[in-house]
This record gives sequence, C-alpha cells and structure tokens, in this order.
Amino acid sequence: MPVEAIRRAPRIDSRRQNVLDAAARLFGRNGFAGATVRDIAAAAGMLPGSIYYHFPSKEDLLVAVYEEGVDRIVRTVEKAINRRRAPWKRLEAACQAHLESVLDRNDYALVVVRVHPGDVPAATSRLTALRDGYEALFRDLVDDLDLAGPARAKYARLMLIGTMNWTQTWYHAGDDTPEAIARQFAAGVGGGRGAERKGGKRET
Amino acid sequence: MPVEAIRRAPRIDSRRQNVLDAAARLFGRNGFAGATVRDIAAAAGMLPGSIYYHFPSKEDLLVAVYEEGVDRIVRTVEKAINRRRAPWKRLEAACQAHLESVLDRNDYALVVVRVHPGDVPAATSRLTALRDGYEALFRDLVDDLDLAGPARAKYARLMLIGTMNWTQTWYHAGDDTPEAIARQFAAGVGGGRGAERKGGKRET
DNA sequence: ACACAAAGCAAACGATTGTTTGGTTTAATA
DNA sequence: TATTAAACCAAACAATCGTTTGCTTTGTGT
Repeated sequence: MPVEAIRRAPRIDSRRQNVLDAAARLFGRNGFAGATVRDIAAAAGMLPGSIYYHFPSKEDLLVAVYEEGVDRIVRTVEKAINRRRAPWKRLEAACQAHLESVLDRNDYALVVVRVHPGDVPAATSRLTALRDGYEALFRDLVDDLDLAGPARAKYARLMLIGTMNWTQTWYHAGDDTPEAIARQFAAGVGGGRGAERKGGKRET
Repeated sequence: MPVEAIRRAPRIDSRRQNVLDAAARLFGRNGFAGATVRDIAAAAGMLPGSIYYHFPSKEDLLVAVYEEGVDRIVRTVEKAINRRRAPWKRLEAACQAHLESVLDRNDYALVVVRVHPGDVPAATSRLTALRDGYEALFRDLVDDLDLAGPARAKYARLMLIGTMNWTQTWYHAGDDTPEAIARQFAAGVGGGRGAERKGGKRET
C-alpha cells in the first residue's frame, strides 16, 4: 500500500477554481504577457505568492486555463449539435454555440481565441494540439455537408473558424444576436444552399 | 519667418527606419507587451536608450508602426484593385493583396492584424480609427457587388476580413498560394455567383 | 577648419516582473 | 482535543521592465 494513498479528503472550499477564473479573465483581456501574476492574485483575492501553491508557474496556469477553455467550448458545441440531425442545422447550431461562448465575453473562450500557442514557447505544441482537437469537430461538421469538392469543404471550415474568432474584435452589445450572426455565417459558406432560410424546406 | 524653419537637411543615413522595422518585427511576432524595448533596440543595432531619441515612448513607437502598417496595406490593396473594373475581380484582387501582406510574414501587416487597439490604452481610439479606415475600403468593394440585401453585404465584409486576418494562425509554407486562397474566400462569400470560375463568363 | 545639430553611447534610475522562502492560519481526522 | 496537511500570508529575491540623464561621436553646411 503506497504512502501517497493515505491522503485526507481535500478541503471543500478550495480556491483553485477562483484562481483559474481570475486567470481566465485577465489572460483573456490582456493576453499572456499583458496579464501579471499580481493582477491575477488580486482578482482571486490572495497574495501573489499564494498562486504558486496551486500552480507551479505562470505558464502552467495559462495551460490549465487553456485546457478548461477548450473543454468548455467542446462541451457546449457538442451539446448543441447533438440535438440536431440535418447537417446544415448541426453546423448552424455549432456556430451559434461557439459565437455565444465568444461574444458573451466568456473568459475561458476568450483565452483560447486570443492567446497564441507561440506566446508560451514551453507549451506551444500542447496548446496547438488542444486547438486542433477542437477544430476537428468543425471538420466533421463541414465534411457532412454536400459541398462541391474537398477544397471547398476545407476553406469553408477555415472561413467559419476564422470569421467566428474574429468577431470579438468588432462585436459590441446591441449588434445582432449570436444566433442571427451564426445563421449569416453558415449561410455565407453555404452559398444559397443550406439552412439560411428560417422555416424553409430543404432543397431538392 | 519662424526660427524652426532654419534647419539642416536631415542626415541621409537616419536609422529611424531601422528602429521602425525592428519594432514591427518584434511587435508582430510577440505582441505589444511581449516585445521589449531592449529587444527592439538590439534588433535595430543600438542601445535601449537610443530608441528614445527617435520616439518619445514605447507606445508612440507602436503607434508609428501601426500607422505605417495600415498605410502599407492600403497602398498595396488600392494598387491591386485599381487595375480591375469588374466588382468581383476587384474584391478578389483586394483579398489577394491583403493575404499576401499577411502570409508573407510582412512584419508591418502582422502588427495591424495582431495587436489589439485595447492593448495600448492611451492610443486605443487612434488605432481603432486606423483599422476602421482600412476596413472601409472593403466596405466599398463589397457594396459594389450585387448581394441579396445590405445584411448580406455587411456579413460578407466581416467574414472576409475575419477570415483573412485569421489565416496567420494556420497558414504555413507549402499551403496554397495567397492567390488561390483569395479566390476560395471570394468564392465563399459569393455563394456560387461571382468570380470563382477562372476564365468563366459573367452570370446573366 | 569650424560650428553645431543629429544621433547614439554608457550608465544608471525607480518600478515591476515572476518566483522563492519560511512562518502562520485553517479545517478535517483520529 | 491533539495532530496533520491544506492553504495562505508576509516579505523578500534577482531579473527585467520602460525610461532618463549626461556625455560623446558623427556628419553636414558654411
């Protein structure tokens, strides 16, 4: 019986999640280099040094936030598309879910969108892999459409992801709802086909 | 006659441009907070303090780079579209010019794409205005198309700009040429209409 | 050749950076 | 209640940050 097995139950009110939330907020707003450990600690209600009880370094903290960010978007999008069957509706639902994550200023989603994997040299490949894993989700969605050729599918996917992640630079409250924007985007790559008509029938 | 008029001719080999180039390189690669004055000075071949002979602050240096960045893209795009007459060809040429600026790792273009106006609080409105001024160029191009309604025109513009600026996150050497990508993008928002066929006739 | 401004060096400034260390509080277990 | 690990504070560390200052070099017009 290993010694490590003898452990107390962790304290209920662990503030690790507070640190993660604060870090997500500041990384998402100011980027990796622009957010300081002191800012994060203050936002989490503790002193700078206390951060290092929960995470061994600033970079590890960023990776943890990034992982949870990808995890949240994946879960949100998967839940949205699991309720649909028609390929175009599934894509539209995925776009809407993604856009809501980004446009509601969801801190974790902003980190994934804003922080470049290259900003953290020691974790570049890890962050890239996470991002690629998420985008594979959209690859499947787009491949299920009946687009004219694999090239169009590839670029439809790239256009959608790029377009959606760029919304944070121009969107502000009062603009169209994420739902309306998602419909426009999906219709955009659809090119007259697909799900852009609200209650319309399918094309022949 | 004002005293300031009595000035010598500036030295020919002024290294102000070297500083700008070095700053563009590092701001574009590492962002504003991620690039240090020392790095920039070293890349320009001088000591950190010497930067402040040419620019009063790091923020002013960023603004200068950003201005030149916008200026370069505007000139490049305008030159590209002035040779075309057909609206779809003009849009396609503009996209190609923009993409070449970004994908050839043009340092100045990267700064405009990467640095958020909000990263430099003292100059946010200035940078936003510059960016908006450039995007107005695309507004005109898209409005000249015969898209179904102003909403579609607006989102076609947003999709194009977002998509193009996002390419830097996935593009690497060996991928399709900027020309091919531009054609795909323009065809994407065109939706079966427009200039996606290479030597094709215009639609009726 | 001389004067003078442009351009840059050398060296430091105080502030802030990520991080470490040792001690202290808190709460759960036995 | 005594024990023990979890969780955090308090204070500092060396390094690096943007920036300033005083002095020197470089080049150009007269």
